[in-house]
Amino acid sequence: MKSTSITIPDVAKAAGVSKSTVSLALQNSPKLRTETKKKVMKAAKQLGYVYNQGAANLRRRSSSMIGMIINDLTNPFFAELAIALERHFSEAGYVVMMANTSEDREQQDKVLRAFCEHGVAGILISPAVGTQQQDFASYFARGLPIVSVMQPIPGAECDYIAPDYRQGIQEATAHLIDQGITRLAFLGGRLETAAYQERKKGFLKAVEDAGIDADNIQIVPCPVTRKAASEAVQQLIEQEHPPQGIVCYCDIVAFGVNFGLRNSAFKVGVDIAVTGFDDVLACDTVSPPLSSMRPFSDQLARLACDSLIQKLKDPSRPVSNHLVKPKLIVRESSILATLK
Amino acid sequence: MKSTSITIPDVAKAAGVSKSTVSLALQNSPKLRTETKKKVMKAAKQLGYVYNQGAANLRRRSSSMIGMIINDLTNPFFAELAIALERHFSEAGYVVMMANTSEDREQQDKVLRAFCEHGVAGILISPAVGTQQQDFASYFARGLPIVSVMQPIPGAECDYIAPDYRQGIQEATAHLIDQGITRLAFLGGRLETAAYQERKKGFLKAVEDAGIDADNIQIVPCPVTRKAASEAVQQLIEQEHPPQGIVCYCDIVAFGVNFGLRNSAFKVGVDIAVTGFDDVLACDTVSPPLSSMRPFSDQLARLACDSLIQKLKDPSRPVSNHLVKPKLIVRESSILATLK
DNA sequence: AAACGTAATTAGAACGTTACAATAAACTTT
DNA sequence: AAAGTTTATTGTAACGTTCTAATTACGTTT
Repeated sequence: MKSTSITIPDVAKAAGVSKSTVSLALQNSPKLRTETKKKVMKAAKQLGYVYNQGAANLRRRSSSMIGMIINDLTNPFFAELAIALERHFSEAGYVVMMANTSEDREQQDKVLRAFCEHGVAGILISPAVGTQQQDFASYFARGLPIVSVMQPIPGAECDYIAPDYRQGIQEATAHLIDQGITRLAFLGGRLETAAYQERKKGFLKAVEDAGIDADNIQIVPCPVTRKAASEAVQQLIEQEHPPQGIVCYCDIVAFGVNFGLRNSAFKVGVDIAVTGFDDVLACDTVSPPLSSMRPFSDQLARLACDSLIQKLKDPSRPVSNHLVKPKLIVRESSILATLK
Repeated sequence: MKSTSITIPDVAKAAGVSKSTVSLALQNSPKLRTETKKKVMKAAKQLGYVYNQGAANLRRRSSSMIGMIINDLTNPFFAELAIALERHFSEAGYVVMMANTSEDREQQDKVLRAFCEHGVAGILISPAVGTQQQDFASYFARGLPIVSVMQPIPGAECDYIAPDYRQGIQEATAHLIDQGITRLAFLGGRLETAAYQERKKGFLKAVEDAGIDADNIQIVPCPVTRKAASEAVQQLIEQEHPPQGIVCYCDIVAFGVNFGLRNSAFKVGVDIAVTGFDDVLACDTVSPPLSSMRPFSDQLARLACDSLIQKLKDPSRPVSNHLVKPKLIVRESSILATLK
């Protein structure tokens, strides 16, 4: 790239010391007299020296790069999570390589390989739908630290951080039931994911606890997009006894529901109660404001980041999982005016 | 990291050839017999060899890493753009390091330095508010290829790719005027940015072309957040003669406007016309659907990516700017029922 | 003042790759 | 069959760091 760049020997010459001393000075070693360190740093600044992490990585056989792989960055929740993750890693002195897989396992494979060739110290991943343990087998074998968020890697022995989906959805469902709602639907999500199964369990638990008859509930999965959810909800309300409350898989689904119902007889927050999950930024300023389970994405990010960094420092650290308890944020979408 | 990893000499030994041959084989050099290459590749696969980009970068004095710095990833438009950029770079064989600056120049400085130490081949940046040429002076001097998107770096000689804001806003404004709207506002954006100034010019041009009196227009900047826009629009409609049409700086502002008006006497798409800019995914499925200028973010990303890659291949390439003409997508928010 | 211990500095090999120059092998020419 | 050409392969020196071991410079103790 550069015609000829400034290196440690250059700085050494300018400062009148040896290569080794410069190296020591750059890492602020206590073995050096502060006076010497200052002298070196001054020379470095003067020459416009820039540290070559790549060379250092090679020699040290380690790096401060993290690979972050996200399944769906078009979903604002994942975007918010990615931002928080990047910020935490950055604060901890790491640099992050980022890739969006769009739920494509092949793409996931590809970037995983690319990141490894570039020598990332560890991987933080929100896995694509259908990810198998074997997708990571060779990386685990090689001892690459991996932390998964939002979605576990089935059968894999690696740290996993996520909201407590079951508990969260159960709470959201109970919130609707508490208002006297007896006909309920759980809408959205992809059947084949653990995150879906967990939520479904939470929904069923709340329904069961309330003694609601199975005839009065419906569970309809659908892709996690506004469009799909919008279409799904339209089918839902065409039935004879449409639900009075819809527990959505996540906010994106809830937004889709809101859109799907806008020209119908059912006004969200009036005739029909809706809850989301993720508490994305927009919940506050959408109309009606969306009640949602707040997953504390910043805390999730912190835990994930810390887990990975711990594992980097001590690779033999045992696997640890964290389920963060989400909190119900009640806004207008889930308050049923007609029942008040 | 790894106890002991497989390197080129290991593969060489296994394949019964020299280091050099393995290196050549890995880059699929035509200097080698296909038979030899196959033999080497087989050995490499068998041993689980993984290429060390870092070492190669050091030797070659080049890299295939791109630094991507974005000012506000919480804005879905930038998220969509970042995704598209990452995809294009990935397809071209580059790996991207990502950072969000949250419009913070200090953070921008910090990641810029970090990316350089890591040896990125080039930088793609959507600069933070207030970015100066001098923030990049040392990088330009060192010959680091930089491409800016969405916002120019004032006074800097570097490629710049963005939508044609002036033209776009002019068109959006004309669209409202064509419906017979005579009282107009341009809302949102930060005064100190070039992107704001350009849009303002477009707004004024349309207004002037239509011969609309200056008393009937208002221009009120505000931070690019839903909340700020929501509050700003509430002030706007408290006046004696509130505008009938609001041209918004971008979709986020328009969403805020929509929210701010939800409990007012003015129904968007009925009593008051609103346009956005960016045509983010949600425009389609928000109610009412938001008319917006489509910037063709995928094409922007392509151009930006290509520009940077060209510059990597030929550093002496002259600076080239691209303004992509956006397209008006009319939806319900900008159709005034009361005027029909 | 000699001997020792500690503190500060440095020489030099290594990290995993590439690329130049050099060699070896295989064909053409005469 | 010797010389010349092309085609394949390889030895070796870098790239910019770090780290161990070796060296030098200082105070302290006797």
